[in-house]
Amino acid sequence: MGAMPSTRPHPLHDPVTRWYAEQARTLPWRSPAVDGWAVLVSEVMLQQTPVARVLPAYTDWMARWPTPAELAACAAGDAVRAWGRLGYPRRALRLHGAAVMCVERFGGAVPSGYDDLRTLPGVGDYTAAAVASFAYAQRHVVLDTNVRRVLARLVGGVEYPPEGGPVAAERAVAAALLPDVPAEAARWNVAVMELGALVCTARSPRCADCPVAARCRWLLGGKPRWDGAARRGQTYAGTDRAVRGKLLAVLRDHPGPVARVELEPVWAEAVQRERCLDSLVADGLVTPLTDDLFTLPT
DNA sequence: CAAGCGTGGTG
DNA sequence: TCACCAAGCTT
Repeated sequence: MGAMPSTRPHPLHDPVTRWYAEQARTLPWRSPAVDGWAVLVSEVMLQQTPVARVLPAYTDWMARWPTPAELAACAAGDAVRAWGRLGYPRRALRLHGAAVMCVERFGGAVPSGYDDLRTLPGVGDYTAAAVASFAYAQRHVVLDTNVRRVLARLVGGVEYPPEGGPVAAERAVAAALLPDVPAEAARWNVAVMELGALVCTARSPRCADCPVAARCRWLLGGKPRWDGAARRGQTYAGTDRAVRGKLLAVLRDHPGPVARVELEPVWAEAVQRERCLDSLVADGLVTPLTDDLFTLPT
């Protein structure tokens, strides 16, 4: 016989989900009325972009494109422009591509299966699991940076999870903690994520407000500092990323096509400027109309 | 698989 | 101040 779901209060599930019920933020993509599209849009926007900056863009986006079909009917450039300054604008292109796939292959809806979700551009392991769990109440391990940090501390007793993507050991820990009942697993996933976002934060964790502080191996061990190699030091100013951002900002804020000469003031070094413009074209974020006239993709 | 990809707030 | 950080994905 398979194990019956326990009805006894779980030492971690119970306090964390109760904390979530009382302390969670009210966010539009958590409304009971949302569908797969609303969750997908929020998840892609939230990839490496903080909630506070996503909120206004998300509201505008969903008002304009409430279903995949409406976005799919627009030019990809419209999505890039609506993306604004959320960062990593290739995500806008991929979200547009995902909308097209939803229309052409999934009857206009965001698919509910993990494997189908993974076929959408811009949807990796985390996003597929998150959509399947949050929008469709399926049982999946959802491992984002918040969950990884919470489990690293709570179970692993260390300040931070390993650098790079989630490793097998982390998946095993998360899988072992995942409730058996799908709806409960989904609630646990969002609750742990929220705990990481509000309490078990990277910089200054508020352990005094943590519902499972008494069971936290990291806290019990005296909150030892991260002893691994120094964290990455990613300088930004002067990188191709920065130049690409400046170039695309001109295109975004300009209603029509932009002449090459209009792009020159954003960066003085012509070699790097041209390389970045070429890479934007190669990525499909910019379309050359003529030798020196550019526009967002049509 | 390590590197590349935007942007802005903050401790 | 400035390095770090924010619901990762792709090649």
